Amino acid sequence: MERKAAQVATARDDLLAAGLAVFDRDGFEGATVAAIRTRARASNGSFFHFFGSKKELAGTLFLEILARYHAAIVAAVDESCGAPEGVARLIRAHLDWVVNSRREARYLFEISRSEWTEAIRGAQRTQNSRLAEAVERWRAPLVERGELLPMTSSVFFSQIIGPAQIFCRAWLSGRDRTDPREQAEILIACAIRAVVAPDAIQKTGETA
Amino acid sequence: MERKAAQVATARDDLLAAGLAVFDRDGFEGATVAAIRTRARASNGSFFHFFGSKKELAGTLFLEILARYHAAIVAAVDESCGAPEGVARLIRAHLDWVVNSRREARYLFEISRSEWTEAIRGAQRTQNSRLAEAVERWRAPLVERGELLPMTSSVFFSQIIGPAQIFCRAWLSGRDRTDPREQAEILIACAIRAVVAPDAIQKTGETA
DNA sequence: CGCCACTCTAGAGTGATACTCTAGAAACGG
DNA sequence: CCGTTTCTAGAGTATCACTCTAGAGTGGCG
Repeated sequence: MERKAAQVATARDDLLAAGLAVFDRDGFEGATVAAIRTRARASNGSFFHFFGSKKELAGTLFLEILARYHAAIVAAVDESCGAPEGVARLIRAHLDWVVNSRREARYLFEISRSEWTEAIRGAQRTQNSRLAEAVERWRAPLVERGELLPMTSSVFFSQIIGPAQIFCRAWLSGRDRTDPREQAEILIACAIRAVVAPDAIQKTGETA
Repeated sequence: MERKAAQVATARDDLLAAGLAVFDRDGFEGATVAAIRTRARASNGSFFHFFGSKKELAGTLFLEILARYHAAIVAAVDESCGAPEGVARLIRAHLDWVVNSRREARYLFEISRSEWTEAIRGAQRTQNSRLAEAVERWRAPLVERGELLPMTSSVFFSQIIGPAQIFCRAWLSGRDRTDPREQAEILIACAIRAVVAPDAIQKTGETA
């Protein structure tokens, strides 16, 4: 039973991995079920046994990658981080994940998001708020202590991720070839001015 | 000849407008050439006479909408704006355009960008740098005078547009139903701290 | 072992769809 | 009024997502 479950998992996971590779190469439109099947060495029947449609595979893949991304972000901060240090870590975590997981990031941020089913969007919302909660556990005490300026969780996120994301998208799409991590220090400096209380700014760990 | 050009333009433009409407309703995947043709009352032959493919129509539409968006942004600032005032105007221009041109914005920011042809991406780059130039004409003197902190043009953009874009995307995708303009004041305040020199911050026109 | 139930694999078949092709209508120049 | 170019028309084709039917593999239970 253990072995069987493992077998099932690999067949399914092979399809997911093949999907990611083919979507990355050909885009969502250009990717054919046949190409994914072939790459995963699965029959047509198997494909539609595991995933009801090409879209369903895409959605599953999306949520799976989203979870990995969130895990990377959450791992960046803990209670020991001060405000500037934590801001810096979040930004670096984002940039590092994008660059080190280029295909996954491209899928997450560049592939069409507009046509997910309501089920997928719901799951995405849930995951998003779970991430927000985790980051809040680090942020709330700092706001309390006056080290971070008061603002809603989503505004805080927008300040950390938003600017970095502009560079990441340009890089992911191939529009810009320079490594987004080159912008890390200046992005961190701006973000600190935007969200950290003036008195708390000194104790940063930046090197530029 | 004038009349003919106008006729041609309408047939073509009808297809583009129909394309936008159908893409908005059904997404890029779900949109069929037949649906676009029908809505524009054009024959199959006409469609493929004007656009070599569905993708080409999509690309043309993309560049056309991008130009309108850039025009809205450029119109927001002129030499008379001080640093905080200009930052506020740019952010408001972005938010206003997105909300007032919801379909266009959705197309520009939500539809898959990963499969444009190199020709389209090149044109996009050109338009982007033209926008950057226009904004630089306003920004450079302020940097010179020490009212704006020194940073590259693209970092400056990332600070203005990036955070706002997070809210816009959430709103455009339907994930979040609150009007992104509600965040205008706090986004402006953060952006000003991020890019405006401390001494120049006082003279802002904000109301919150 | 024999039987059943269930999960997974296989691949031929089907309908929809993007795009091609051929032919002719409309507009315009001379 | 002819020739050329631009545009319209719609039948035809190849490809693709997805369905359907059949059967192989696996495990449970007497």
